[in-house]
Amino acid sequence: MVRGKIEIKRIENLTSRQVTFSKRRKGLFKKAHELSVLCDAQVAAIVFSKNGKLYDFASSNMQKMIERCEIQRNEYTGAENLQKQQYVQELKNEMVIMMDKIELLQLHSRKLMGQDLDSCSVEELNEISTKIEKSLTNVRSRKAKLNEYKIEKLKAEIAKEKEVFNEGSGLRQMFEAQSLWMQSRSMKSEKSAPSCGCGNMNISDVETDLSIGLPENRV
Amino acid sequence: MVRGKIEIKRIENLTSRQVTFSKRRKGLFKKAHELSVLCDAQVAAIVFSKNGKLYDFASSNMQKMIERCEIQRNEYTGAENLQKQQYVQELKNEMVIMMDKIELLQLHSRKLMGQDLDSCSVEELNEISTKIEKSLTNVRSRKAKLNEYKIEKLKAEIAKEKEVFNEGSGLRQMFEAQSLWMQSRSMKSEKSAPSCGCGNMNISDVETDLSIGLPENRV
DNA sequence: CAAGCTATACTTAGCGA
DNA sequence: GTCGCTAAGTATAGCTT
Repeated sequence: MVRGKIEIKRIENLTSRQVTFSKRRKGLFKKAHELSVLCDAQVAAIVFSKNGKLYDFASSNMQKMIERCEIQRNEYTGAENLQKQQYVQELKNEMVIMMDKIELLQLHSRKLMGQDLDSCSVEELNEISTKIEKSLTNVRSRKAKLNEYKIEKLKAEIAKEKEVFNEGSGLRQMFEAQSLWMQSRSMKSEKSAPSCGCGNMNISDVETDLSIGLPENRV
Repeated sequence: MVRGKIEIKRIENLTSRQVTFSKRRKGLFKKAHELSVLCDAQVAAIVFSKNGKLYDFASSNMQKMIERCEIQRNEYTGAENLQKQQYVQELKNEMVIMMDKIELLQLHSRKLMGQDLDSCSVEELNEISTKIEKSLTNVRSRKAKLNEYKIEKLKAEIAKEKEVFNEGSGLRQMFEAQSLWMQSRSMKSEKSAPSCGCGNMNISDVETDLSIGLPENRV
């Protein structure tokens, strides 16, 4: 039946080619398997038909073999992975630094708020109280500025209202103007008075206080 | 020479195994090549010896074949990369959150220290001054406690020195004891006195101050 | 170790079902 | 497409060099 040895070149007859593909593919995988068993080696074979269909064989985990193959062929994948790992490590390091920073800031805030003072030395306590006192000065000065501004605004309103009143606009306007004027006067000496409800204004924040004596007696 | 069919199982004799490995490997690659030519297919074979040495054959570009193989086999590599990317993204998200937190804490600290108050409303300023005042109370009370403790300690020392003095130990000790006693007395009414240099002690932190009037006048 | 030899076992082309 | 068959061709185990 078989006339002579075949030439190793593309089989032109489609059917013959398909049959041979099937047979020889099976043969190849069998040989691959035998090699792996007889010689205790890892063997993989990958075949793509012209139509793009994949046939493969692997004596063990194909994925690992391919990875190992790639690593040995060129270091591309390995190097890339290493870079990524280093990047992740850098991110983690930065996060640790940030966490430390957060903890420090929280501690600082707590101490500024007069908490967790047990661990503080006298020097630290002095430092903190200096900071706080300076801060209180700033806050009060800012509040004073805001209040000054509000007073100016109210004064301007009163002046306007008076003008309107003087132009003789009626009884209702007169009463409103008088009410505003009264409120603006009352805030000059009051401390922590309840909001007087004049629109959205809040003029109850002028503080005056007296503190005297040894610190422990001043709570 | 060849007695019977061989069993497909690991060849125990090392030399035989190595020879067979070489021969069959060559045979496998030959078959792979023949298959690729005869059937117009892409064929690759990968062999790892037990020693880890790589032998491979590919009818065309091995790298592309492997990639194609991986894509068709399962999305393992892609899925893994996606997972890693998601992990990195999570890390980045966490870092953004931490950065926000740091910014917030820094802002809080600054406001507690009386900085960046321009953006604060009256309500905020009140909140801050309440916090600061409470804090000042805490800090001062803590300082007072520490000072009390130091006073007790000094008193104990004085008592001890006196005892030693009374036992008639000489002029030098008498002077030292007297000096310490004087210092302990002096701190009872002094304010911000310079350190009196009695060992490491610092008893200059008792503060007494008077603040009165509108805030802007109290700097 | 590698290479060559050779009898045998294995593979497979071509064909038919 | 697959399977089985068979003879020709091929691969290779065990051996020697």
